[in-house]
Amino acid sequence: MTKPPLPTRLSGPAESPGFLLWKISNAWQRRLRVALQPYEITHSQFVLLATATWFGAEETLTQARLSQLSGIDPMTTSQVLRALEAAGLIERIDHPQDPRAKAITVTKAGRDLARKAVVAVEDADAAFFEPLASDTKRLVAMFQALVAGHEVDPK
Amino acid sequence: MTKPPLPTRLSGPAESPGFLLWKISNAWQRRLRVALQPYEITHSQFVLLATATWFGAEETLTQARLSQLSGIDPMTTSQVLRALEAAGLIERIDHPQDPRAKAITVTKAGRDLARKAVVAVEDADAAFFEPLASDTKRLVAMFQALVAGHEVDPK
DNA sequence: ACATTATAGTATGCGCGCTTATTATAAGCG
DNA sequence: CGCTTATAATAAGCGCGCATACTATAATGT
Repeated sequence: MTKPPLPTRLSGPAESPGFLLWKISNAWQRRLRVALQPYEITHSQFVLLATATWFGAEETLTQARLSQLSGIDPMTTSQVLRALEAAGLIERIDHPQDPRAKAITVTKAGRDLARKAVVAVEDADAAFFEPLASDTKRLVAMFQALVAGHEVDPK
Repeated sequence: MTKPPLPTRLSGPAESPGFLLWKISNAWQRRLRVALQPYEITHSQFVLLATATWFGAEETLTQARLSQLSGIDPMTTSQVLRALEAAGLIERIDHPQDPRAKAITVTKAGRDLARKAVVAVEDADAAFFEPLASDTKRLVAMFQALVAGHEVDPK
């Protein structure tokens, strides 16, 4: 009966879902960094580029709108979009209706790169979750429940 | 039959396990930041402090050892441990056997803080995964499978 | 003993995710 | 119309999670 050094309910970090989540997320980020390396973009850049490509066909996108669509905070969105602009993948022009805003459009180079990168990302994703095999569906359902449970109300 | 802007297999990001993992991990980080705010330490600082407290009772810890135990890379471990030292929570003395290494010990203040913070972290963790209720066990099992599948061999 | 290889720790630098604060302008309201 | 409130974008700054490269020393093999 030795006195434990910490009053934890767990016998170690390996059982903590949060600790595991953190480790897995880091591993996934590493995997994606490698997968996107040939395209010379980062994960966040990919997310915004893909989001802009996807939704840009339907509406005039502002940075604020892209921020909500992607889940990337407005500050990071601003910074990443400027990087994408510097790389010639998007354009940020003054919004015709609202001078505070920027209208974001994807260039041809951006669309082409998005089309290639999305395949690489989905392949990397599939490879990463492959150990779960068909249970991946269940994982996605759990993830969706968690996301729903932690929605950041935009109010 | 409109031509989709991207050749994705998914109808949107909401079904991608990787995208969901990323969002959830960010949400969890936010939650932990808030939970640890009263203690004025970050998540990484907590992980290293708790790890050092836990294992420091059994062995002489070096930064390299703490790095493997915590899963935090050596560079970040170095930086975070210096922050913990500056806060008076640990001490970094020259290792008695190996002059390259530092021997890490937790101060009384560090142990006291770890004891309190670990409760806050576990509460935050429980609250975060509460939407899954008893399915959390299953999630942990899946997480462990993923971790096992992406082990970074220390070879 | 010596040469090779491995290891402990750190400097530097990058991008993300965030907080706080600021500027400019839109939108709502009496 | 004028006032208040909300919103779009950004500056500055912090800590993490890396990658790369370096110094110093241990460990190993012959």
